[in-house]
Amino acid sequence: MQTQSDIRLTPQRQVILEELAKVKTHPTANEVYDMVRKRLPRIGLGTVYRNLELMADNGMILKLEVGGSQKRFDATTDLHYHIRCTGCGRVDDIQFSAMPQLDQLAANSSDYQVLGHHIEFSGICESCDDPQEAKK
Amino acid sequence: MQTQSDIRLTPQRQVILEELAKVKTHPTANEVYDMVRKRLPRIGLGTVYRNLELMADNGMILKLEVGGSQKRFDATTDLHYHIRCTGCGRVDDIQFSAMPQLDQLAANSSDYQVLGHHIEFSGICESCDDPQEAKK
DNA sequence: TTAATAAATGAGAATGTGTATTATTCCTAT
DNA sequence: ATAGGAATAATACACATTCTCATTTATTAA
Repeated sequence: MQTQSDIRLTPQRQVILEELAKVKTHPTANEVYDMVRKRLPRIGLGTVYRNLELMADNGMILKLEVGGSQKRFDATTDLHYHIRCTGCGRVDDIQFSAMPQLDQLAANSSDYQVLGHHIEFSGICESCDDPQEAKK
Repeated sequence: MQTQSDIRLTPQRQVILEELAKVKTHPTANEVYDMVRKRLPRIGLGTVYRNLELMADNGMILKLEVGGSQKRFDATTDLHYHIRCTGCGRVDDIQFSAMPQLDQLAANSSDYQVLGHHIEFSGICESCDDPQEAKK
């Protein structure tokens, strides 16, 4: 694990970063791949994975290990929480302020050296709510 | 999604449940498979997956979608939080009491119908801490 | 500038986790 | 005992992610 070290800004990396910053959703690697491919049609999926991973290690972006089978990426790196729709899997930001004091609580009640935390809410998003109402 | 409905307690299911209740770790499906196989050598991995999923839907056990590439299972179903070691991937319980009021906060600051939440701490467990100390 | 060296990429193979299929076996109720 | 449905074991399949490696691109040293 490194913090802001020697990472060369190749064209591929730049485009990945720009496209990720452009959206407020939290795309999967494949979705990033699709966005990037419009500008760099010859880029490989492996390159996208490799660089997302690299930039996450570097602290430039956030890798979200939320529920579901795919990892998601976030250009906003400050501590904030997420909510995931159990219907469609989309992930949105939760706007209330983070609670760093939780880490202290956890440290007191475990033998771990606590590094951080993440809160993931689950719920039904607006889009998924409507069709369900119709069914009733 | 169902709550405590008609689920037949086959020998396989009973052993899966017993083995899961026996440990305080939060084993992956594969680890459950290994434990169960000592008592039922002919059981299939698919059966373990199918029944863990079924029992989770049923509310008999908890499916943890924590970080890492594998899902984990927990025989303790009341709301509690977890901490995951970034070194070895093991998952332990965090002992302080849950905060259901967080759901209300989230509901107020999003358009979702909030169903619940989970907090996952990350850190270094005791076992992983020692070798790292030695390296310095 | 050019040669040597190192790093990054693209293509595709390989791995690993989880799900679907299907023939067979096991219950359960007549 | 037998028919009908549920559950199982074995295996094939799907998908996300990582790995390999030959080629390309950038950097460094002369």
